Amino acid sequence: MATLKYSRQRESIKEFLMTRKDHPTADVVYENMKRIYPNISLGTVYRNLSLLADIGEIRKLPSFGGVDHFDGRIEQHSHFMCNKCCKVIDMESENLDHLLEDAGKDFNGEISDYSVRFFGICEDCLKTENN
Amino acid sequence: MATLKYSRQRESIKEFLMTRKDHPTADVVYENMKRIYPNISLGTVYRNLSLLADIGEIRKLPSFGGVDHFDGRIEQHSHFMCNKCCKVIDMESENLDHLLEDAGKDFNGEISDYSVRFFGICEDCLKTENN
DNA sequence: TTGGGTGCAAATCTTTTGCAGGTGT
DNA sequence: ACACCTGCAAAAGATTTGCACCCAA
Repeated sequence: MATLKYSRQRESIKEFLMTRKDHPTADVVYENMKRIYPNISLGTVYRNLSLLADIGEIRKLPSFGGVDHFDGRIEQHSHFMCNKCCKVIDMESENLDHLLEDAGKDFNGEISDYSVRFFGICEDCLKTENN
Repeated sequence: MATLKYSRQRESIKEFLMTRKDHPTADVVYENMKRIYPNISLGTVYRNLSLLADIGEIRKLPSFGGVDHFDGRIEQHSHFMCNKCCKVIDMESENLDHLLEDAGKDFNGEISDYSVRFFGICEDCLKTENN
């Protein structure tokens, strides 16, 4: 099993994600990392995002609008994606773990995770809609 | 606005989806369509799947495990994806529309849709796990 | 006749990976 | 030193698109 070794790139990526309340894509992370490490490669960003998600330090929101987004908040919570601007927003819903229990009742597999996503038009885009 | 014109390919694709209880990917649809139309192109399959989803005759399950799946069942229902074999299975959960209402309470955007997804190991893969 | 539909192939876009050299421990 | 990590570039996959021709209305 691979032993984790310190890497300043990985630390920066994690720190960057923690300070964002939106949910950047790998590409956005990459663009921001370039300010600190001009030679950082997109591959490194992808590798670290994936690694951080694997060890549970960040959360991967798989393919929201066709692209993966990454979330520094690791507690279960749901998301909303605007169909117009593709922004991804946190939803402050109450605990939804009862979904898990309900789902497990008639199900013979083993459920380990779930995700709830909402779609529509965000507040900002609603305002601009009459243009 | 485009006027819809009959196309036997599109009809076959729709019919194929209706008869499947799993949730084929575009590629699987393509392979099956080739039996009927040996010269059909993958582009045509994608165009029609996309069109059918737009007019609401089928449902697109965006990027389940990295790939889009398509569902002939259009009523709201949730899905389970096996992390091992990537199979997508229908979940017979009760009506979850209360999620929509709850979510809308503290939200200023306009929510039009939602999706609930479960992940884990399916029954079949559980059986084969001790190999 | 006309505009949508098709097949084909090339292009796009996102994400992954092989490799040679760099770096943390 | 050893194993992990990085940058670079190429590869891999999925999906989209331009184009010339075909076909339904």
